[in-house]
Amino acid sequence: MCQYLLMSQVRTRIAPSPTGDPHVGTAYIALFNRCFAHQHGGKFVLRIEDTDQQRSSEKSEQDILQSLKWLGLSWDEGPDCEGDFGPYRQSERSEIYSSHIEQLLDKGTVFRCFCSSERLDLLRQQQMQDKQQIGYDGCCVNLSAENIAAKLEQGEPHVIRMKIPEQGNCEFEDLLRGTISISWAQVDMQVLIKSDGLPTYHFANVVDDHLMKISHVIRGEEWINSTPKHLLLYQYFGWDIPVFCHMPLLRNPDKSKLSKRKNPTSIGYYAAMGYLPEALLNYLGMMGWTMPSGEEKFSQEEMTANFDISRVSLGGPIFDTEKLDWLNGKYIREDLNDEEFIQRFAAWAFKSDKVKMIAPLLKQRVERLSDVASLGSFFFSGELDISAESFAHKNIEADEILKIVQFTLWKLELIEQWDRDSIEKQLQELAAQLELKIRDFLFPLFVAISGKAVSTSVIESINILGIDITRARLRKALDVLGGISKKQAKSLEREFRDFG
RNA sequence: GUCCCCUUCGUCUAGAGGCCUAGGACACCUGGUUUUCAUCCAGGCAACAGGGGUUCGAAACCCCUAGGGGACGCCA
Repeated sequence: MCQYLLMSQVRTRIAPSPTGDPHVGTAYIALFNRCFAHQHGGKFVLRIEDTDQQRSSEKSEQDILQSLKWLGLSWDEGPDCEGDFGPYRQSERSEIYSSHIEQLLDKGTVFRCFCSSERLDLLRQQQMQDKQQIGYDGCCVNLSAENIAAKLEQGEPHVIRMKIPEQGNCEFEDLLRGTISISWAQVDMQVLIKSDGLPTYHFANVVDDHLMKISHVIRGEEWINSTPKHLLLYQYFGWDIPVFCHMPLLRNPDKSKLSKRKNPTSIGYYAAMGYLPEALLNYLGMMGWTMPSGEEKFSQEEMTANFDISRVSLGGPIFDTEKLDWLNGKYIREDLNDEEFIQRFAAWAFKSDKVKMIAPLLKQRVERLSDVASLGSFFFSGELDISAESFAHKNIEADEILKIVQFTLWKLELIEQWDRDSIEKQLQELAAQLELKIRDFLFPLFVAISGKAVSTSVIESINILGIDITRARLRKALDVLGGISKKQAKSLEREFRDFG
């Protein structure tokens, strides 16, 4: 490996998909990629994987870029700072993928597949029922040239899949795990080009990694099983392969893969809660890695200077905020003088005109300036001090309260453009669906969001607080109300879905 | 179901065959400092998943079992 490093520049990448909130897992993988590249004097690249037209959004892309920057995870090349290998947004690279798939079509290592998604669904169902391995059955592999030409003539929608060897194993080296061997029989004939003409991750990622001269692919463990497909594509093209390194996945406290259903995963949440970016980043660096000295508090520069990827431990670390809290406090105490502390607090509290939005709400309701702090404190708090008793109400049963809070959470998750009107619309709709007076309906939300039954407009408050804090508070409310059992959740989900 | 990966205190981890009676940190408990609390300091509790090998010697190497996780999309 040393020789390899000397011979060519190390280039690593983070390739987020702009399909949701900026995820701490993305930052985690980005951190290790960045440290590795910079430790070797190489480059760290950011590439936007927006080939899913339905789910990708510009808003999400902006949020992700902004969040990574906030954490100090800047990139040497990316969509906003073009290097020699652009464009860095996959949606702008369509011609590249088309010309490359042509090459494979010519070589006959891929084939057009005209199977309908209905047939494939059925096939999958059947395979599940028969407890067979799930995968494409090869129906279109050997279509005749005439047949294909005819179908194309008629404009039949189709995808392009890759051929897979029928026998043998795919063996590859993982930088941390050694040799991994997966039987080709386990590998599906992956779709490379979707019927909309855009590539899937598997295809775009290989083409781009090659063209962008990525030397080390450091990514999550979830990709191990699809690595054979990627390797095979390199082989079909006749390209050199990069070094693969699969990091352990961040986990929920129940050990499952970190997910927003069970945990706050949005970087925005941690920012809104008042964690310092350097502390959060330090904490991420602590997941699966330690400084050789054992020192637990370290900056990204120190991490880079001492980085050694072989010190990554493979057990999936639980993203448990207790230690993050301690670390964050340590940063505040040790690294900020009083003046800096004031500045940091002000920058956080008054971020993006937050006070300007809060002021008119408070002004309506205070009689003395000294009322401001107690009335408005929930805008600057994290978790609220509430209990089941806080939700006691004369007209609504406990079950109903739980339902209101849960449904509100789900409704708010549906909002694409976060603003006052969308929130109001969702809540009005929900109150009507539940056949509740808006006044009664809103009560538990007041408690969950502001901690009190009486406060500034709950809709305005939700708008100002943002989805991350709102989500956390509604979830806390669910929690103190005794939580929802799996059974309850199922029936609630059904009821919610019936609302349409 | 099939395949792949993983397994040291509750949590993050140190550990590269003898330095291990397994170390550090968070959390928790006790005590000290502090007008309270927090900080800070001192101490305590607490783990090698189980079973077989290999070896003079295993937390470490090999095998099996168990447990956990992941993948199996025209998502990434």
